[in-house]
Amino acid sequence: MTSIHPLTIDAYNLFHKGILAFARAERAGIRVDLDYVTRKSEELTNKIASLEEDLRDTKFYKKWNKMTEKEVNYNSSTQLSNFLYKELGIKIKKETASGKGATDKETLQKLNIPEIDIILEIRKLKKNRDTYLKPFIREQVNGYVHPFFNLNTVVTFRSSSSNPNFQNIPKRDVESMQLVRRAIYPRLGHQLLEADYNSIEVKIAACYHKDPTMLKYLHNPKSDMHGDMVKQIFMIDDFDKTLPSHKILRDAAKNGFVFPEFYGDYYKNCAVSMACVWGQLPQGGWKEGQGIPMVEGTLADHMISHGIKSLKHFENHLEKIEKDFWENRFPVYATWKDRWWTLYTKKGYVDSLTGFRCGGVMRKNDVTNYSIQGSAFHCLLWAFIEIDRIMQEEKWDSRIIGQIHDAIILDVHPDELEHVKQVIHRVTCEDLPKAWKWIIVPLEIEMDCSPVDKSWAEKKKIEN
DNA sequence: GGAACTCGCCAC
DNA sequence: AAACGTGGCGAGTTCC
Repeated sequence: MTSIHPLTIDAYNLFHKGILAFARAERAGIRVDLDYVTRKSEELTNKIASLEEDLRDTKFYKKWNKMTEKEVNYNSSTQLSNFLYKELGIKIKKETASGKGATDKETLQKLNIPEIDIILEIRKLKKNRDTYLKPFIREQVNGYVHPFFNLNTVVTFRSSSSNPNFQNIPKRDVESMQLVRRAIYPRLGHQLLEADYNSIEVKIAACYHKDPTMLKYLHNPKSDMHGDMVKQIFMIDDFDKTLPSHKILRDAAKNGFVFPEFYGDYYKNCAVSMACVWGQLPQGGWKEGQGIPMVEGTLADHMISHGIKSLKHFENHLEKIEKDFWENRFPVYATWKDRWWTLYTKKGYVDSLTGFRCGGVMRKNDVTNYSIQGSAFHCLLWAFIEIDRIMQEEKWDSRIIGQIHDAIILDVHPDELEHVKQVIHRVTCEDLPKAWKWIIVPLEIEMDCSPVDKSWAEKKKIEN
């Protein structure tokens, strides 16, 4: 159990005002298209039933049915795990936290059993119907849902959201994104506006450790930290992020190495993630023609030509890069991590830049991650409170309706759009750094907007 | 018959 | 020596 308490009066005031501002957003609520939700839920139910029939027809299912005593429930991870790993005797490649054979999507896909794809498809449809659409119906009042935004639940002093959770609506998977976000609408004659802080956690981390190399990256818009890592990790001299293959490698470096390293992961996990998940290369040895296509040949061709012929080789390669990453590229970041850990072991807590104290039992990674995560969110919270204040003072027709850690979402009258955008930009990027002197990096905000009377699925990036 | 747990999966 | 942070929530299972 972690014991936590706000430290300063500033921290107390931030949360006090934050709760009041959140309450106004909760009261405003979010309009949902109930007809659509009902219709789509029924559609999903039919699709699920049809896939269920397909599944029952398969040899896989019949075998499963024969081998187990009770009736097969393909939704049960317990039953599926037992059938695959005990009855069929498939070797367990990944275990769950409690040591049973895992049946998550990634693990199942590797088994190459076509019938399992049906189960995965059903899982996805059920997830969309039961986790996202259903609660809209359950929670709505007169066609509006009123998600809670809580400030008293998270160990890092971030927020959470519930009933329904507005902070985990599908975004990356295009099919799920469109399906669920099509249910979310602005008020009649309005449009939805979302403003996101760019890389706020990396920037706030830099305010803690002040690593000069990182500060240079953040101050120079032409520099590209992840591109530089691609050059080093994949040995590409002429890196060009407009090339599709280089874009994939950049995402691999960013999400498979740089961010995990910042959170405290290490080279072995990163090697698997980059090579196998992003690069589509196998776990063991690599052969020509394998992996994602490059400008010439494939990723395996490229890596082999540079002497890296297996995951094991790649791991060794990445071990050196990790050492270089912390010892030569970001040494000040690394010593800050050590310093904060030592501080924590002496005092039993660390104090954040936003005036909060994180104490109690923490692991090494927690000590640095908690402070950064909390303070990054507090930037958004400060802006939320200020925009909410201006909204009331100027008697906007527009309303703030929610927040997703580093983003604020509004329901805006078109006549007010330009002004609202201007206020958001000024508050988030200019007023905040003036108010909090410890912010020593430039802040940027990105905005997305839906057309008038169109759903959240139709939002597009706009200039601000 | 409900509480507590596990697992999987969505977001940042 | 160890090895990725924070949540919510639905469904299934196990415990009492």
